[in-house]
Amino acid sequence: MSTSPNENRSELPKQYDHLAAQRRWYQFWEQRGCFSSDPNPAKRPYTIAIPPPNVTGALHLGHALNNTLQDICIRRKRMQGFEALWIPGTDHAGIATQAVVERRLLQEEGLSRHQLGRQGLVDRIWQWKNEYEARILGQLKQMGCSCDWRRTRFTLDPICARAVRHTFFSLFKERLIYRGKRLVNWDTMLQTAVSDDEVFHETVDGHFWYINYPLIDPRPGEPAHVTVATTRPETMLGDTAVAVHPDPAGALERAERDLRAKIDDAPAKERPELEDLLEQLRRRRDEMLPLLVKLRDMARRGAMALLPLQNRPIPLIEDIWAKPELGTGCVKITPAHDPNDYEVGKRHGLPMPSILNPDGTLRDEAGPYRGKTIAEARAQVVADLEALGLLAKVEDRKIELAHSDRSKTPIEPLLTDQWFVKMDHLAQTAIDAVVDGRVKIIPSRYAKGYLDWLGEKRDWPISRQLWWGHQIPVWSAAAADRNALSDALALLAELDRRFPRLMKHQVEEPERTGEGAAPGGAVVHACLLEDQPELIAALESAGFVRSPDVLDTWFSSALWPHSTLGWPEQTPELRYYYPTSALVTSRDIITLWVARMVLAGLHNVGEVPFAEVYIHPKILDAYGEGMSKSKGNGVDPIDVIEKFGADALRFGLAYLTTETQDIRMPVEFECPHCEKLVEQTRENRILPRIKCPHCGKAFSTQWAKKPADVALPRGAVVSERFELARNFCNKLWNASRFVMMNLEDYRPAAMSSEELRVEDRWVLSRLFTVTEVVSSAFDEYRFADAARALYDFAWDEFCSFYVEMVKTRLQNEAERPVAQRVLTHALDVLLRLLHPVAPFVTEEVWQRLAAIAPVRGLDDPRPAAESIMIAPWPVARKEDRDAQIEALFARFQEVLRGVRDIRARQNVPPRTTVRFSIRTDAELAEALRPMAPYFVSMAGAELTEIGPQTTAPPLCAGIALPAMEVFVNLAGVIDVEAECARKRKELADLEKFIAAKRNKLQNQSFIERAPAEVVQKERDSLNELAAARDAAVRALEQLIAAAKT
RNA sequence: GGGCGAUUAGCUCAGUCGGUUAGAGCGCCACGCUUACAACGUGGAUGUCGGUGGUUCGAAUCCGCCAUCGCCCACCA
Repeated sequence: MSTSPNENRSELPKQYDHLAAQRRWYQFWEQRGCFSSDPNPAKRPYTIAIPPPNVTGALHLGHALNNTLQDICIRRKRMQGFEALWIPGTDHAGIATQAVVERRLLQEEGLSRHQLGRQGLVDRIWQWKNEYEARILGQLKQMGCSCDWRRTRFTLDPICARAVRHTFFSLFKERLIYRGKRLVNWDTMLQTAVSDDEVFHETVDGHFWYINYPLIDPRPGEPAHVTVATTRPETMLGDTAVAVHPDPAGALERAERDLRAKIDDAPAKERPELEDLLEQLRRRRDEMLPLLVKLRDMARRGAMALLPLQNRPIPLIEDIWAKPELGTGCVKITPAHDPNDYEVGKRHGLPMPSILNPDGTLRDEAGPYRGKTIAEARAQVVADLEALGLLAKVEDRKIELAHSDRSKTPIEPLLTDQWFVKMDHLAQTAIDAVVDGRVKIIPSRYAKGYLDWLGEKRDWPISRQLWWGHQIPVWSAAAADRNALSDALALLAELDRRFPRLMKHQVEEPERTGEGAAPGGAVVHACLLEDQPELIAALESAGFVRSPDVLDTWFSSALWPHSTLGWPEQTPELRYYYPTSALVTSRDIITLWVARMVLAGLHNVGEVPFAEVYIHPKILDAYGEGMSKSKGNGVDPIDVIEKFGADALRFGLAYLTTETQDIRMPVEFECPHCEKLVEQTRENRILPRIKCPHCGKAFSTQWAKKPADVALPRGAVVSERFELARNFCNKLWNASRFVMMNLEDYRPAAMSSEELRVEDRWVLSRLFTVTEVVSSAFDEYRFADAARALYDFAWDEFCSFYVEMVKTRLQNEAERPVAQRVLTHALDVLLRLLHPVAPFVTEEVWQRLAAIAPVRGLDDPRPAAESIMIAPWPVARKEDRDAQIEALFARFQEVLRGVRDIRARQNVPPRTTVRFSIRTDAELAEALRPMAPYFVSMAGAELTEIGPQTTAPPLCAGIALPAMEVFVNLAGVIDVEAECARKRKELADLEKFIAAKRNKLQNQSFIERAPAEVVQKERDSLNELAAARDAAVRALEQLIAAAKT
């Protein structure tokens, strides 16, 4: 705390107390209903639906950024007079949340989900959800988010559930949802299918095994075995064929041709490598082609191979999937465990035995290997093949292995029954919406990924074998034959009569998988629009069973913008707020979420869900890695808020939100004992406790689990990158404090423009510009530009100049009212411009200001709004713009800077007033003369003379400026040597610049080809430099002369 | 393999339509608690704009190539 004797004079603290302000004003806003929005025909709506955070855990800085930007948009639009609605909510995040809770259950209680049972597990997850939802919403509130909390939604709540149900029903009815046997990515730990998007690839060390399959009854001249290569030898247990290319010679030729073409296009550096490949290809043709042709011929005549270990004959088949240029040229076909082989299997009608149980152990089909895990089976298969002498060779090889995002375990391709959404038409509607501009993606480069992804039109697998989520509303029954099928259909027809419009059905014909479905048999699926108990009872008594699966989380997320507004009900909200105005999100879910929202909105409501999608940067740590809880590099925004304040968090994030750069954010632990910062490294960020290198005491981290660690005080995780913003808030606070300390007798006195001084007109003119710049920056989502414009204006212009200059006038009774008037106006506008970014400090000042100066608009006699939240967004006043005043002011600033520079270099004691004079033309002299008092107050310098006739005093430091020479009289204080040194350096610099300019102007082609104004500008610039140089020479000579006397 | 983005001061980043003596904050140096603010003020030092070739009268800026880093998509028996 300050020990200043004058402390008591002010009731305002010198440091802004952000925590108190946050509590006070958030409550104030909530109580006044400032966040609430309802349809209002008198206003235009502006709507944002929050990207619902997952209830898996608390929010980190990435969420803080996302929500800060949304709140900035919402708050500004609200001030602009829109009926602004920000819908909050959270996402149940099916697989992610279930995985987290299951993992914890196992770790802490040693229980598996099966031991707990479905309802038991779901209850546990609800508990988890309640805890984290509360925490997340609390975090948002602490950040100042102005959501309409009355409308908080959860993707699993009844309103969302009804929307999901209606969507599913209608897609089912249109046959855009279907069930099929597909090879899916199987997570053997969570025992569920996961979509391609939930899979990541990791390079692991593996092997490439070459296996000989004996051929049955080869004719003379034919090979005795066929060799195949694989990285996964255990899958051979499920092989049902070996494929060879139908035209090996042609395929090789084509491969060679393609490679040659590639060599022609390739940069020189890559050529040798490619040439090498070509050579290998040629050799391969020479060595292997005859064999491949023979094998192809054998395939044609229906030759069989004997699958080792299983001793099962399997056919040799012709298929283009076997690439002669790869591996051995022949490929084993495991339809149930490889996506490509699956396609081959379908083409050839091969059996598709699965060898894998959902838990990753081998099934009976694997014969003697049943019950083993994949790893065990692999080792045994290799050993057994080796013992049989069938292992031709083994190579080391790097393998890109698919892993599940959630469980981090390897993915197994598994053939299962799954539900799909047919994407061709739906995807096209979403493509069209972006192509024709109904949805605008900002920055536009992200549209490409969106369009490419949708362009693939791959069907969307939506069923998940999980317990946490929307259960699929389909009851199914297998009909063994034609009779059973017609019975089932008759029942459905009858039920349809009894319960109209509640049910739709589909008949699923079994695919030819070779697993022997009965002829005429089928599966009948009945989809229910709602859980009608009697209907369900009737179905179940007829043998229909509800699918235990739940829907992919993104299925409900896709409906978010309209489900939160009450769809399928035609609510007033849906009519008024839909389509929403903007979606603010990060780029990693453009496809998963944004694309699906567009197609779902179009399908369900018939209109796009939002007009604009703004994609913001990602927050990375010091190593350039994304933040995540599991990595240990996540930062809780609350830590930042407690240390720096919510406004600093928000301003800091906005300040860093540029168009192309991700936000790199090195973070530190703050030692709770000595408050010093400890750098967070890859090593220490996963430790449960850390010993502070400064004070030696230990503190705990988010990983603390043991009681001994938990008992330690926790070290907050913060980043020094918020200091700039914290300091800025404090600066604003203190400037406001100064203003308010000088308003005791404030009256909104009438004021004519003649009474305005240069600095008044200057600050009004600058205010015009900054209002325009900030407004257009926000309009275009250029948050950093807006924040920087505000920072620079507030600090460098309002505080450093306007406030400084107004000080003397505030001491003067006569000049005080106008100064107060302009000062409060400027502060008022600045506060409103800043409010969307820094809501708390601006409200705090707004309220205090209202008590002293309720009426402060320059042309608005009404009192200020009762909250800055609902104050109007500033409108740039064109009449305030004054280029001449700004130019004059710039001259004033130059002189001031020059004089200060001399003072500093000459080490003039702070309280000593120096005298100085200016030589310049009469016009500028006239304009600058009234500024004389400001040189006294701001540079401790007295202007003794100004005009064309001004001469340099004998002992002085000169400053050469364009069309101006400034002489600081240093009689008695000068350090001649220092001044000479300074002059010499200045001279040298000037000579350098002059030489460069001369050079440029002597270049004939520059004179001829550059625009005349550019040439003129260079000429003027050279003249100025030459004048400055001459002045410097004179000054130096004079100094040297003075030194001698 | 395809695509996107980045590379500017010790650190983190701006840099508009190609024309400035290339900027800011932090850090560093000097001086200063001067009545809003030491979370501050005044002044200062600090750059081969990743490399290279080109377009141009003129390139941090536009184009080609190279290097490094990050991300996304696809695929590899």
